[in-house]
Amino acid sequence: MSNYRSNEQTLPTNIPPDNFQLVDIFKALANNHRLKIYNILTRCCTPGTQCDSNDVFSCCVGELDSQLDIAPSTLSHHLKELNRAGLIHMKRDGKQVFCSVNTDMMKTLQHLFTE
Amino acid sequence: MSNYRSNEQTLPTNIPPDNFQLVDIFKALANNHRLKIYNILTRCCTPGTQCDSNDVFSCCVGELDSQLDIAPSTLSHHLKELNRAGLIHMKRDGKQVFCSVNTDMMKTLQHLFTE
DNA sequence: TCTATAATTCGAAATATGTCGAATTATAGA
DNA sequence: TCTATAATTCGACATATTTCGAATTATAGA
Repeated sequence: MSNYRSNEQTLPTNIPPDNFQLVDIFKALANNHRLKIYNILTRCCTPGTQCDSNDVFSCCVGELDSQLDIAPSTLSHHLKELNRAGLIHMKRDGKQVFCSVNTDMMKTLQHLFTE
Repeated sequence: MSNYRSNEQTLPTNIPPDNFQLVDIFKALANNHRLKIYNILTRCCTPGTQCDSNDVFSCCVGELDSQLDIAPSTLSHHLKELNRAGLIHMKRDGKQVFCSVNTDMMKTLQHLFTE
């Protein structure tokens, strides 16, 4: 892929994202399933579970899959997009991959419309 | 078009947008040209002009066209998308159509990532 | 090492989006 | 009314995105 770009490393910093990065971010959120994934990860607690609000909520791919009614390969694709845009982190632990929101990026987005 | 939806009337209110509306909003911003249009309208002043910050900056379609290097029909299409998502207002005055940001929607977006 | 589970990559198909030029509509002014 | 300007609609085409199932990779445990 010749024009592959990722915000995963280039963002976040103190520098606000440029237009290219922003388009990527909005593109990542401009899909029903991806927005739902992001919302799930943003809620710090799932119903019926304890929530330590100091920790960032983290959820494995399989758990997300059970809430979404899409094929695993499709979910994998969507997670890659969210990750590429810098919106979420992904970290393998054994057989599972855990996802969590990138709180720095969240802060960046908070400032976006506020300035 | 059977599943045409517009946020132009249904938003903004005090009620936060639902996921469908949000996807529409992000979709509208998830394009190079449309984001640039939105940025132009968000800046209250164009270089070399006076700015009364109490007024919302307004710009006619032709003026936007001169800054964008796309066909008028393409610009028209993009403006329709931004308008449909509820991000901008459009108002004809004589031969020209003036565009401006929907400040209520802007406020809604400010609160989105903040809650 | 072999097996089962978790997740990803790949390739193909269907759908959606971005773009243009030509034709059309809306308006102001001669 | 006729003409020129501003903008939109329409139809066509190219490109991008979404989705799936099949095959593959990564890992833990027997």
